[in-house]
Amino acid sequence: MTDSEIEELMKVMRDSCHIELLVGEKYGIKTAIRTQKKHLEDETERQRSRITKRGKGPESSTETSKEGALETSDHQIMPPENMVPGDMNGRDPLLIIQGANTGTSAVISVPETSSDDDGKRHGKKKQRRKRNRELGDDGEDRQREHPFIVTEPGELARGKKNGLDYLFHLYEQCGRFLEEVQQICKERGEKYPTKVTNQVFRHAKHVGASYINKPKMRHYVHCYALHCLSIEHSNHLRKLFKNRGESVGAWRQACYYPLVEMARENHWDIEGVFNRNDRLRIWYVPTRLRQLCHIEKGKECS
Amino acid sequence: MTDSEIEELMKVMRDSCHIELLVGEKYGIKTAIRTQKKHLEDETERQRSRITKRGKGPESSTETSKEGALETSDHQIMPPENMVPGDMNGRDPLLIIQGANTGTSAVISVPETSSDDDGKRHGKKKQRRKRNRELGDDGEDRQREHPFIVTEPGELARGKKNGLDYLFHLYEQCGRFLEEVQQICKERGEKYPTKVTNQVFRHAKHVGASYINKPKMRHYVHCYALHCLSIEHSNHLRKLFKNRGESVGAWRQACYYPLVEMARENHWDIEGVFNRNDRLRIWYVPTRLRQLCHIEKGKECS
DNA sequence: GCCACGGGCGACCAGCGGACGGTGAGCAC
DNA sequence: GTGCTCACCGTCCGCTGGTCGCCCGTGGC
Repeated sequence: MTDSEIEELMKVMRDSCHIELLVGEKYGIKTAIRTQKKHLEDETERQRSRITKRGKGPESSTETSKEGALETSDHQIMPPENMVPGDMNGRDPLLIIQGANTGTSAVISVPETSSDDDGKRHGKKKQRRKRNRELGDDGEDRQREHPFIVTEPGELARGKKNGLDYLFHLYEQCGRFLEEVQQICKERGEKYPTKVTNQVFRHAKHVGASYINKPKMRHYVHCYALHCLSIEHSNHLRKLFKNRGESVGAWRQACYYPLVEMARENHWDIEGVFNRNDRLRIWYVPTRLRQLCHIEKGKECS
Repeated sequence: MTDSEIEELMKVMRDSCHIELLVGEKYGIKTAIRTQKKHLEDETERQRSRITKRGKGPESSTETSKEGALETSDHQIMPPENMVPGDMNGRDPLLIIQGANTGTSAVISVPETSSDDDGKRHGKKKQRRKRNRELGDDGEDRQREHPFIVTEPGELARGKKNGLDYLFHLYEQCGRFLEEVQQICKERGEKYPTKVTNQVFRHAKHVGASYINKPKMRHYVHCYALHCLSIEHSNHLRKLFKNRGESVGAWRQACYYPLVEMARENHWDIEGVFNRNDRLRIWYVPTRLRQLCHIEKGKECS
């Protein structure tokens, strides 16, 4: 069961990689395996695997047709090599999969400037700011993700950076994690979230997607909103800021104003603007965006 | 402005009393004044009074037509005399209103068994369970509400008890408080609740409806649900339990089962059952009801 | 007056949504 | 190698939704 499951996982992953390469991102397969490993160790595993089996069926997938086929599995795909912190050695109970993996690895490109310099990372455990004890459990702590840079659509980020297609991909993954959480909750007869909540972030982490975290996702929500609501506008802004050599921070700021304009066109109902879009509905409207709309509305009235 | 506002308040209150007497409940006008007083003292007063002015207009009132006229004001109506804890004396800055009030008092019936025995209540400050200090502010602490008894529709509760029509009336009031909170938030460009949240209960308290509190409202939500979803069923159950001389607790328990049946008829989607009803949509599905549905669904499948 | 019953609601709790800014990765020189 | 820029995300915080059971109002005797 586990074996065949993994085989299937690998199959869809290959597809996913194609897609990801198309949108200009790169992945480490090893990490996907680590994901699967954690996965199986997880207490909630039984619940989840049931869903995986259900997956790629006739159900759901309201939006993209090409991503429809991956649905519940492609979130195990991750970005660069720094996601593999070296706990994939001997004691790993799922080495079998690593064998299966090499078969597919030809499809995977790792366009890192120095793809194997992570040897020096291993001992680099930073000391925790507070309560040094009780980290136990995982033992190894996570490297922080490469920072984002402004890339134009389809562009691969150069150097130790991540591009914006990858950023938006993270939001899609969260959407899928939410669906999983909802499914699990329904089966248990529990209350389920309609938005991306702490519970969803926790689930993502449990399932190995440790590169997803709340502060990051909340930080760029409005950028994703622009991407969802007006891909042309979003793409244009990206090209503009890329060519000007602006920082991610500057681009992020700039994303607010087209959205405020859209709110104006919708009687200042930014909540409604979010709710009317299938992919956006699951994200809380950022406070800052709400405030900007309110201020601008005030100006307009006077 | 304040004076005319109060005059208007008194007018609609008279109407409210009629309605309340029809459904078999009783009110103390004094309390309404106390409400209004607190009201004016309140920091959020300016916001609220704007709404009050807006009130009773052509807007909203999706449900009852007779209650439509009262809309934002009748929540200041309260149940029995025990709501007046004796801080209406000399120092009250709004004695003027008390004068205005006596004009309307003829319309008000106070069908208490002993309507003026509250003299002995005055000094009866119970000692606080914890942190005796820092009660300050209001000074006088609140009497607890009379317990509910099972009454049939339209029946006035005898003795120091409250009836079930009054209970359900409280839920309607909460709905109106929610609308107010939403309106205030919208004006301020803040996020607003779609359900009856802590914020709504806090607002109710600020505005003087201190007889509304979270534990109570949450306790009987499913009873109100039955009332909304099948008034016939609800009424029947009330008559039955009244005639049997059952306690409120027993009646409350009994309310679960018709709801579970309704969930079954709707593919066990109790959340959906709530959401499809205008008055119910604003209440969280009680955990216990959700659990019962889940258990029953499990039984059915096996 | 007194007692036993039962339920109102103060107060608690895990966890929430939301925010901030110290590390420390990263690149230019 | 060195310095300095900037953003990732650990960690905090005021509350939230949800609950329990103490205290005491209440009616019967």
